Amino acid sequence: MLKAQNVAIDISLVRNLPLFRQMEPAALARLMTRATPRRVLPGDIVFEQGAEAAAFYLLLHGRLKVSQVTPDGQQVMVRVVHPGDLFGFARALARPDYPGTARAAVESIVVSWPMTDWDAVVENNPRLAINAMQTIGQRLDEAHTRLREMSTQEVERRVAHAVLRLAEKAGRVEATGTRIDFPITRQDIAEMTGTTLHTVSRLLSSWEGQGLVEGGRQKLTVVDAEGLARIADPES
Amino acid sequence: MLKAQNVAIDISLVRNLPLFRQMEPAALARLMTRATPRRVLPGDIVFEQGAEAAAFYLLLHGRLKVSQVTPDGQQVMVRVVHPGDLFGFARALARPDYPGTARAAVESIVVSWPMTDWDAVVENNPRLAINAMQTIGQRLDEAHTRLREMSTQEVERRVAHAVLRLAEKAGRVEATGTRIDFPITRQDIAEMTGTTLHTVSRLLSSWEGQGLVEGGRQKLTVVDAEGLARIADPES
DNA sequence: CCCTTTCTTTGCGCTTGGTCAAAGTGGCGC
DNA sequence: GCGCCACTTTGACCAAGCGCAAAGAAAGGG
Repeated sequence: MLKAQNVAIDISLVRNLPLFRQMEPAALARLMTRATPRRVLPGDIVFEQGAEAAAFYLLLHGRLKVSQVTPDGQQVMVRVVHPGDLFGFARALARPDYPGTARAAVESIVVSWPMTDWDAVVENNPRLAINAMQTIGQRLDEAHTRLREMSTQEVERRVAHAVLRLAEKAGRVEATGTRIDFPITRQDIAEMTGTTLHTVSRLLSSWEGQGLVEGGRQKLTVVDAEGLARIADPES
Repeated sequence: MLKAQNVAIDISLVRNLPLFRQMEPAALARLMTRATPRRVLPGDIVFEQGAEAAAFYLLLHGRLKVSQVTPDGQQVMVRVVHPGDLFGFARALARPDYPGTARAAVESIVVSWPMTDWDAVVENNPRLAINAMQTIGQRLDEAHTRLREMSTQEVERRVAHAVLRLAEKAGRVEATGTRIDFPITRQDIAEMTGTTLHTVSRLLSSWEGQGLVEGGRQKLTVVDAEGLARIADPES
């Protein structure tokens, strides 16, 4: 009974996600009966790098940080998972294991399906397959954007871009500006932009001095997005 | 008649590609009747960045270089297309235009389908959809690998990795080592690794001095892959 | 409420690798 | 066969930003 209720709630929550757009309600309902919801607390790990990819996930609520550790121990943040995002679909990459570790930044709700369902789900829901492909495609696009930035732009521009993207994807409007809606450290931003927390700290301090942002412990508010955009793209 | 013959040739050529694995022969045959083959000469452009994405492509023979130009005029090489690779499927990314320019490095054969076929192709060939998704997924994986390298490794290691990958993907065994099987400039390698042609030239010169590679105009042969691998991953 | 932990700030020296400059070289077209 | 052009090499200089070090501040736990 409790489970059935969970599922019912889920359907109303997911129906409007881009991922499920144009899917038949019956097919979606069938899909959701196979799903398992799970609540994760800040710091909790949803799956770990290198572990067997036993399930794929959808984030309903909250934020996750996905990071990789290089063989020599360096951390890189691959991406932030926002509500509505599909993640951990290693199967789609033809991988047996998860390439990164997903950790909750705030209290979050995820739903998961056994990875063994993946092929069947894709084959039986062509509409979902197309949507999922677009999701992966967009992720590829983002990765290329970051590669392009890393290749051609100096650190300050990269950090500015990263902060603007965070504000856009995870911003909440507050009195003084757009607050990034989950705890994020300078270290995190450094890992997203391929620099060090020292440099990020210096940049944010400088920007704070110019009234562009407001910082704080695990906190960041964009005060003057225009001004930041001018740093991110000087000539435009 | 001529066209029919082309198609017949195509099927035998593509049947064993991973992309078409497990597809029904009839479905594959149907698919190929919609395909248009085209021969491109070195330097020819298959599609251009920003142009309307009117078709998606499969490379049958040759090599293509896909590059992007940033708003401020810098070039970045996104990837090299090898035989058997699907490319230019902007539609999968839900984009109306091509994100980069594909240019033949050597004489090549591509086949194309009208982009309007994409959704139908995917919906009617679930097996192909899964394979295509894996293709995109692997590309995402590669992009993340490059991001990780760009974030954490110094230039020398990145270039070593890039050269090793090229040798693996496009190497032809010759007397003195593994020759990269298409014309590639220092500038190209620089664009793949986020550095300058000067630095690449310096590195290759130094490596040549150590007997690791042999250079030449638009030419590169890996003589000592082990030695290069030791530069790419020092501790392993 | 204090102590510990984690996160942030800031200074300083130094290295990597970019920029600028210029000469060298192989290949191709005419 | 000559000359041009694209590609490559090498040197000298310089600065962005990293590593190292150390102190300060905000949370959180006991």
